[in-house]
Amino acid sequence: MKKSQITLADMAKELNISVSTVSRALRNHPAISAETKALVRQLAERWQYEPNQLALSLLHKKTFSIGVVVPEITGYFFATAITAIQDMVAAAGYKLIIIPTDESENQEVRAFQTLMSIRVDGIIFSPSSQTRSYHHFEKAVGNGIPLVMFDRECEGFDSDKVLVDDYNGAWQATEYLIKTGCRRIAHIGGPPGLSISHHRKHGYLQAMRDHGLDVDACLLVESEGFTSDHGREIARDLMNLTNVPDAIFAFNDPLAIGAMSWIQDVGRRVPEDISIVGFDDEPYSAFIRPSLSTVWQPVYDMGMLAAKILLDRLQVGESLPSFRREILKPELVVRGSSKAL
Amino acid sequence: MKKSQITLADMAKELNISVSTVSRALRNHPAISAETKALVRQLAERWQYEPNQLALSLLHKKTFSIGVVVPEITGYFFATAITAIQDMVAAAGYKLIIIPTDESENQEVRAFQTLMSIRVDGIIFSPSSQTRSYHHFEKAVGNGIPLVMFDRECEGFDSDKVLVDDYNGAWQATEYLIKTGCRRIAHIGGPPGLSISHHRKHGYLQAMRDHGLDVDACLLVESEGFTSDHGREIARDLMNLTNVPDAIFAFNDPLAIGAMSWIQDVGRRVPEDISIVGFDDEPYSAFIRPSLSTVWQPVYDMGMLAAKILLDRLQVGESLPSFRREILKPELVVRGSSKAL
DNA sequence: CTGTTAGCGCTTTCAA
DNA sequence: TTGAAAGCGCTAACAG
Repeated sequence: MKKSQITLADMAKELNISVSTVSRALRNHPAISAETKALVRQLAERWQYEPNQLALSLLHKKTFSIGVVVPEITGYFFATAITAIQDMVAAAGYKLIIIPTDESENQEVRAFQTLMSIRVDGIIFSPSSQTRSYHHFEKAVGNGIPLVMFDRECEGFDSDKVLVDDYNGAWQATEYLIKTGCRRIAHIGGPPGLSISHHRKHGYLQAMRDHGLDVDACLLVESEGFTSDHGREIARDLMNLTNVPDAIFAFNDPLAIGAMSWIQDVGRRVPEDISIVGFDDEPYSAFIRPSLSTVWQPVYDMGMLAAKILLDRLQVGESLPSFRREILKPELVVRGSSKAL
Repeated sequence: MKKSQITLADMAKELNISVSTVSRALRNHPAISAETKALVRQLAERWQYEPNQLALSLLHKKTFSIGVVVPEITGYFFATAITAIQDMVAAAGYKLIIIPTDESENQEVRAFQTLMSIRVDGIIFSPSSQTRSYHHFEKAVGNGIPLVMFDRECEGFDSDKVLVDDYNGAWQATEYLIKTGCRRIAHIGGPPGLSISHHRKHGYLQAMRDHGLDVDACLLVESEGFTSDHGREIARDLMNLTNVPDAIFAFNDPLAIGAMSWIQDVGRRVPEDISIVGFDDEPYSAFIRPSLSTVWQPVYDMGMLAAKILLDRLQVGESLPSFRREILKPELVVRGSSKAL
């Protein structure tokens, strides 16, 4: 038995009234008699009627769904941001269509196509590290879909943006390492071609420069990936230098923790021999030993803000004048993997 | 300027042909002349036409979208499972609507309502720890929407299920601790009312029983939450006992790591004084020091399998005879937080 | 080879 | 107070 879902027509037939009357009764239209309303509502209740959003969306050209395109969802950062977005938009009756791109431009392009074809009302996205062309973004905008860029930035593309001051976070971390006496500070950078990798690296470089420290080229490496395995490998290379570093500032916590694990394995002490600072403040970073010093970002707030900005656009329509570019401040969290001041 | 998206009608008017001809040309219908096809396609290309999935879905009563309802998405387990599901269904042209319930039955009920009203083709879900009523599941089934239960089980509710043998995983972990000489083995259990909490606890109990060990009631605690903070608190209580445990088997890795951090803070050594084993094998667990012994689960495979089962139902229709109940095997991973055999 | 018509489920004029 | 009809964008008979 194929049980397809109840429609207004089904109920209209049952009650021998017209579809429009049923519709109006359900929506509490003033011009419907109390008895008719009661009758319809009872039946709707009994038959478990659910309105077909598809039909409504087609009619109103509004789906109440928002696309979220992110490089991945397994890390703490994006997962938390998505949760924040979800919390914010759910209250306004919106649903989320989440599509991870796995850091691939192709997948990102496809994600945008999908979202356009299902007519999402807006898109919050964080570009993949491979993304070089902005055609898919522009196409969305051209179709009247508001976009909010999140965390990572495409310099040449104008839209609402919610970012974090990565430059400043990196600067804080590096300056702090310097103040605690570190001199040969290595930086494990994130994948090149990523705005945040670039900003964190330059924050580091600037802090070094501000304190008159030269950066040994050997100490500036770029990781291709984001995992602890990558961190271990890079730490191995770093520890094989004739002149090993006395501190490492890593692009993120997994990288930092991977590096730390290698360093401990080869018998060096953290932070006595080598200080380590990460970035992101993942939930477990406070609980490992030594606990990881890192740069905290207001992830949840960023997600909320991005969602808020999008909802504003959606509600106020085209009236908002110019794009917003919000930059939130990160904070250094000093723990056990670096020396005290 | 309100730029609404291009429709077949727009193009038909432009080319002075009928809508159906445009439709057929685009779908490469055999009975359309090559020139017409070329003409239509050029225009579609130039105008960046994207078919409106809403209209198609309404017509075909098929949305090519799958609902995913999970307690949360910020943890490694569900995030990875979702990624697996996504990878699997994307290849078949399906989209995912992900709704986290935050372990709340109310939110879960609302999630199901939402998914029904947008007519998802199927739902993969993991019930919240608060869920006691199965009405919302039954309603979905009543509406002909296939359901696949994931990771957590509702005993009284029949559907396709993809689970892991938590009982066995817990048994392995506990038996291993016993074999390495531990006797007073504590268990930090998960929230009560959760099938996996129950199974892990009973796997632990059975292993103790199998080896003729009594379980001191003080050593069997139930955590209300899943985080390292909870783990720390419980470890504090455990370490205040007159007779402290010589091992802890925790419901999950965050709990284990929280417990470990407290134990290290009060000057006990892991594993010399106290062995610790977790559950989940989160990515960072191998990189902390001491590295965490834990029970690995085939998360990605579980996600793929759940998606596969759902896709089969979706494609084969009602013809599949009975529900599948797949139980995958976990594996103990011995690392540094427990003694060697 | 192409056009006309009907219909997916719903809301909304316009009539009665 | 209610019903009939049109239309959202698309496809699929059914005609020509």
